[in-house]
Amino acid sequence: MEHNLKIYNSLSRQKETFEPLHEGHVGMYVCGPTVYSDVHLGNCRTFVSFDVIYRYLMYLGYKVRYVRNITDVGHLEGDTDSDAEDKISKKARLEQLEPMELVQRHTRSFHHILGILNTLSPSIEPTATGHIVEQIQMVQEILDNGYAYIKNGSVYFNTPKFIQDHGVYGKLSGKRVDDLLSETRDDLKNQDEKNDPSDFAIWIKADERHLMRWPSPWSVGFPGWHLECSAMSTKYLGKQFDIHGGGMDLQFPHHENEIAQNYGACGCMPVRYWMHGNMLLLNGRKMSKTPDPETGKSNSITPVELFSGENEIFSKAYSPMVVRFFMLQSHYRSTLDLTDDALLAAEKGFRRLMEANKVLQGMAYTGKGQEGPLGEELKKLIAQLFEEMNDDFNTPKALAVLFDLVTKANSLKDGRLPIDEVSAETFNLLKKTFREFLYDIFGLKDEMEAGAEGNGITEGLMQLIIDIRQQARANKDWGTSDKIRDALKELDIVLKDSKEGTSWVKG
RNA sequence: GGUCGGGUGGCCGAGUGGCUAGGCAGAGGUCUGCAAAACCUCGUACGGCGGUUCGAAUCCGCUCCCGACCUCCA
Repeated sequence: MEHNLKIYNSLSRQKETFEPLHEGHVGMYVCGPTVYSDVHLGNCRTFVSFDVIYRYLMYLGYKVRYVRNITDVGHLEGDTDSDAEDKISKKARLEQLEPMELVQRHTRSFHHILGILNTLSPSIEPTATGHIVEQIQMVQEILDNGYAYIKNGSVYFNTPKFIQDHGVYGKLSGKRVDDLLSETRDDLKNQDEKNDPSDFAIWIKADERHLMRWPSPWSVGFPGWHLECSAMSTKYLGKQFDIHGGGMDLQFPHHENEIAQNYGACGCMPVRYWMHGNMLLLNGRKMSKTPDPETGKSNSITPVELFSGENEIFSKAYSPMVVRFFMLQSHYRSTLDLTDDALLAAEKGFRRLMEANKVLQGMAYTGKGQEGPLGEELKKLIAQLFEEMNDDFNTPKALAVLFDLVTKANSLKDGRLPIDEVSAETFNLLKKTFREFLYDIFGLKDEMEAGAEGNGITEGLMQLIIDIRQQARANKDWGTSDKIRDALKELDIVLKDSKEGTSWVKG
């Protein structure tokens, strides 16, 4: 495969040339949501980031198996003391729902939102509850290998032994083993059953109140915090696979423990490239549905609130594609601060980009076939698009190049740049690449077109109105001409006059 | 308290030693009946203090501020 894709590997803390385990194939696992409430926009950012990564890998020609789980067994809340309760059970109890009813509802809404954001479905989307057997098997394997112990029906991972034998624990998150073993934070109470504070549960015996429970060789209970991802990634991608992604906040303990479990079960490092997306901030703080203990408010906004404008944070509604474009304007490993000004700017930038694409796609080649300096420059910019993406999926830089091409396209259309200096081949490559970057790689779509789709009447009426205005203008009847323009503007329709005629755009 | 990351022009956001990032906003101009759109030009930004270097936003030290993680979180 002809490319030079480099990926920043959290494990090595540097960019590495991407070489898949099996030529031409990529196995990618991304930690999905816990479906005990609606996703917030921060969750969406991670999935959009990995959607672009998924799309680009496919664009490069890889056959990608993309696995993203649905966590429908809640993670424990608080410490694993006697009051421990599963988040999903708790929410279900509060809402008077059967747990699976709650799970189903939020799973559907999750899919709906990601659909609106135009993310592609993963190849496999396994649920934790659907893989209890596999998880029990993995617990058994870890026990068999001597990296876990049983206490009162629960099973705990023996972290000190794992560290002693393999020394990889803490490598991913950059934690020092000593720090982990001598935890200083006050609110982290040691849990009686554990032999060591750094041990963690992989199977938990359920108490009477617990709604979600399954029989196992050790107790009627439920799987531990991090086990599902280990079990399901192994099942669908193998003991070793190429890419594992997730949010930065999962690095520790979730991913660290995943490695421990996989290694403990199989004896090898499971993942070649660990990728972590950074957090979406709201008002300079991490977006999170967990309420602030002091204020009782959570710093988050749901996609629906943002798209509908029904919120107290932003001045207006922002469309899903504007939000997606906004996300692409920063690198996935950087934090991104959501603000009204930034969204406003993104909205205008997004429209400019899409309009330019329309202009470009509507152009036919009228040159003489010769390649000149301009053609060479265009080819260079096109190549640069791929160089930026190959550099750890640098979407903001690729977008900057795309905007350079926006100017070129608009200038070519207006005749400010000579089409005669561009060969037909280059011109068509420009059209094709531009289109494919927008739609196939960045996953953007033209919302204005989508709105008017299937409505030939609108198009016909608009043409009629434009013709009438043109007539008025020809007669220097500026009153009529301006009245038409102003009235349309009231309806959010903007007319754009140019030498070739008048076009219109909604919004 | 421990660990890690970051502070870039009005806003967002790239950029790891010399070469215009980009978007939005702003100023001027071209075009236009007027506008809009489009195109052209413009801002001499890199938290502070030192140091290394011919040269630093980029490396080193100190310092201030912010954020994340430390067993719920994408």
